Parts: sequence; structure tokens; C-alpha cells
Amino acid sequence: MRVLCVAEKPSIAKSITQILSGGQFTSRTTANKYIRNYDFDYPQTRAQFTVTSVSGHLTAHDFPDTHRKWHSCDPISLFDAPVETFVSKDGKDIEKNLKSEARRADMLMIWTDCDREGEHIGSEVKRVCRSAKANIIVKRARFSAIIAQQIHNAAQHPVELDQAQADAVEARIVLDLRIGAAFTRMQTKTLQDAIAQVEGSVVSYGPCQFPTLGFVVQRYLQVKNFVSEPFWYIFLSLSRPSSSQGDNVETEFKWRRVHLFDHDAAAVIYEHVISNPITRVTKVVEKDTKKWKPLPLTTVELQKAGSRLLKLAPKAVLDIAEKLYNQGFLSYPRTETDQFDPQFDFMPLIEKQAVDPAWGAFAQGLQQGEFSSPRRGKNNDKAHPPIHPTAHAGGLQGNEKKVYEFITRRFLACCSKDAEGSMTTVDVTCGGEAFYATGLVVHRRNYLDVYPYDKWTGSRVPDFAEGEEFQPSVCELREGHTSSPKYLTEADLVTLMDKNGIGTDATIAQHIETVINREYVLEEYEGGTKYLLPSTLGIGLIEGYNEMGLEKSVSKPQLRREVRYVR
DNA sequence: GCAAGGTC
Repeated sequence: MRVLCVAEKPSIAKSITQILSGGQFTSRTTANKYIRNYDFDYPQTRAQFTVTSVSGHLTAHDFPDTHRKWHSCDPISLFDAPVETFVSKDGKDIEKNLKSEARRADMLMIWTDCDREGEHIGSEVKRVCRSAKANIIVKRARFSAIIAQQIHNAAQHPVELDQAQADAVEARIVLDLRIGAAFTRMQTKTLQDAIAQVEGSVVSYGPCQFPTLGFVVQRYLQVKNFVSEPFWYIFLSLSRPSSSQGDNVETEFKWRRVHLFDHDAAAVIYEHVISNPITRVTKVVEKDTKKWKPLPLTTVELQKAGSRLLKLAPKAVLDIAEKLYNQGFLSYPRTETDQFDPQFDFMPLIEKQAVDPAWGAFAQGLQQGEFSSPRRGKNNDKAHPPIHPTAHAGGLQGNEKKVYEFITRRFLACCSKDAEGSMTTVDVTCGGEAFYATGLVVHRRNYLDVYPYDKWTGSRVPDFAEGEEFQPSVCELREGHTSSPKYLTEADLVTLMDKNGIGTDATIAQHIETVINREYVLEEYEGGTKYLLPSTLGIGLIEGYNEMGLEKSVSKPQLRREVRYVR
């Protein structure tokens, strides 16, 4: 039996080969410079295996000539126009390879990622292979991580391709094309005639672009329409030495009522307190506390951190991570998974970092007993592990170095222990009102030593004894004001898109770049932080669609989310 | 000249 295995990308074909062959294989080049064909015997199923890959989707979709040109038809006719499926220009060589390999095989085993797009790519592979060999048996290997036991199990117990999932993706592809092309042409033609500012530029519409823009506009309007309100609170503090020999420190006691928006009520309470401000300590509690180490790293988290900590645009972070992946320094950078597989082998990866001058000593500590299993998040895309370094990279510069360092420190932090400390809470009453002060002492920094992006600091509260009484240093009624929300940052926008199902790990950064390139969204810097504001055009587009009064506005995320998750 | 999703 000859089995042709087809993975979604070259790196997976190689990994599968190394596992199934035990390292004994031969390989052949193909016309595509990234793709190789690997040959070996697999005695477990008495079969000869050939493993190759595609490179993402094989086919593209577009309208025929009658509808492809912008002025060839009324945009609304694009909803009924035929849509052609064809092998893309770059896919021709890959298709040729698949066909010639399929002719020699008895069975096609599909090894695309085990997510919905993978099911669709698998159906493309199936169609091409069947066109070359009509009676080829088609099976699907199911695996959730590139781990030897799972890969062998998948090879020995293949299942069927899930055609319903592939069809759902096909429907989404066609809908996105029809809606995107029709609305874009309609908007562009209408607005170019009406507004001088958009002359010569495309006013695109996309089912991900518009909810993305919608988030920016929504926040902008919240800021614009914000009205500050005054509030009042009792400020209570005591100055006393931090320890028996120490200098005086001021301890602030926070009001349990936080603050009141009714001035008269706050004033009445304050009058009562100040008439006899003797303060009595009712309870002193010291308890152990932890600061949890971070979760394993997903693409979305990498982009948020990159934007917030490294000041790099989400798209720039992803591009760098992809380059480092292609150089063999990082695992696959597009993942939604924030849990390592229980069988994941950490030690060889930690060992590779032991030579680093900056974090090598910490890695050695993990090897010598400080290791602790990473926390498990709630997400698993069943295709890729969390992002982690696969090799030590010593010679990087600039932004590549920053991104690699962040990912590596994050990985080591995940394999370390939570930081440990103790928290003291001092409860007091004054004039019948309750106040409290808290203090923090860090006992063991643990993961914080390798992960400077997290801060955990607090001050020790001076000693207080239950039942003691004191005269506060300050007891005042103070006024504050509610403050306006901030404009969105890129990190905020990535979070909103992720939570609302707009785009994927691989495309979120692209959509943000698109709404900026189309000049729907403008970047504005304030104190070193980049904020996103809508342009007049951006606001106008969103308000226009909102005023149509659709039950699910195209500027809001509901519609897109439902298109993605419908089964 | 148009979308979003894969991928190098």
C-alpha cells in the first residue's frame, strides 16, 4: 500500500516525517522551493509513505470576466453572478506535484491543521488528487499536537474528512467575496462622485473591516460624549514609623464607601467623622498571596504585548515572529492555544536557553529543580502549541531581538513558579465609618526575575495592633472627578476583535492595518502611546450604516461572529 | 481598483 500524506505547510510535513520515519527517510525537491516530498516505509501499517504539503489554500475564487471588471455590471448583480474556483497562480506547481504523487498512491491521507480552514484545505487537496486518480482512497489524520504518540495514533487510525465544515468555509468565502466586492464598488462609485476627498481612493467594505472600524468609532464617541461628574470621599491617613527604627511613612486608609456622588450626604457623614476622629483598629489580617505567572503565549497575546510593551504594531510583531519561525528560532507563531500538551517535552527547550548571557542562569535554575508546569488556559485550536523558542538565537538585533527576547522570557516564566508574598489588611473605624489600608511584601520573586514586563510592588504597612486607637494625621473631605475613557490603543482593539470573533489569529493585525491604510482610522501619539481615532470618513461610514436601522448593523460584530460560528 | 482566510 502506498500512502500519500499531505500537510497544510512544509514545516508540518517535515515534523510528521521525522516522527513517523524515526529519522530514516529520503527526500525529493519539487518545483515549489519550500515544499519537499519525503519517502519512507511505515512498517506499523505495512505501507510506503510519501509526505508532502500544500502552502495554505490551493484555490482562489473570483468572478468571471463578465463581472470582474468594475464597470462591467451593476454591483447588485454580484450577488447572483457566478463565482469561479481555480488553482491560484502560485498553486500550479503544488497542484502538479499533488497530481503526480497521487497517481502513484493507493491512499490519500490528509494531514492539514485540525481546524475549520484545515478541513477546507483538505477538501481542496482531495479534489485535486481525485482528478488525477479517481479511485484513490481518502482519509483524514486527526491530531491536536505534533507529538510522537499522537502522530503515530493519527497515522494508524485515520478518520473521514468533515465535508460539512469544508462546506461552511466555502460558503463564507463566497459570501465574503460577493458582499465585499458589491459593497466596495457601490460605496466607491457613490462616494467618489459626491466627495472630493475620496477621489481616486477605494472606499472598501469588508465584513471584518467594518466591525473593526466600528470599535474605533464607538470608543471615539464615548470619549467625545463623556461628561465628567464630581464625587466626594473622606481621605484618612496616619504618619508613623514603618518599623521601630524607621522613618515616618504616611499610610492612607481607603474609605469602604469609596466615594459618593451626593455632596450633601458625603458632607453629613464627614461632619460626623470629624467631630470625633479617634480611629480604632478593628482587625489586622496578614495572609499569603501570589502573583500568578503568565499563561502560555498565543498570537493575540503576543500582539497585545508587542504593542503595549515593545511599542510595535501588531502586524509588525507578527511579521517578525514569522521570520523567526522560518529561521527555525520559534515555533509556529499563529496559534490560539494557551495550554501546552500534557506530553510536551520542556527540558530540551529550556536547556537550549541555558547559554544565554541574560537569562541563561535562570534557565539553569529551572533545570535544577525550579521548574513548575505551565498554567493551562482555556483555549486550544487543536493545531498548534503556544508560541515558544525552539532554538537559542544569539545574534539578533533591533526589533527581532526584542520580540525573540519577549517570547523566550515568557516561555521561561511559564515554566517557573508564581511569585509569592504576603498581603496585610488593616481595618479601622472612625466616626462609625469603615476604612482600610493594605500593604504587600514580596517574599519570593520567582518568575518575576526572568519576566521584567510584570511588576509586583507594594509597600509594607507599619505595624498596627487590633484594638489600638490613634489620632489620624489627615482627615478631610476631598473632591474628585470621574475621568474620561481613553481612545483605543492597538492592544485594546486586538482584544476587542478577538473577544468578538472578528478575524483570526492570522488576520486581526491585517484588518487593523487595512482600516488605517484606507484612512478610516488615524494614529495619534500621546505621551509615547499610540491611540487610534476615526477619520471623518470613518465616522461617516459607521454612522451611515447604523442609521439604516438594520437589526444587526454591519458596523457591529454580531453578524460576522455568527457567519464564523454557524454550523 | 474589491473580501477574508490560509501560507513563504
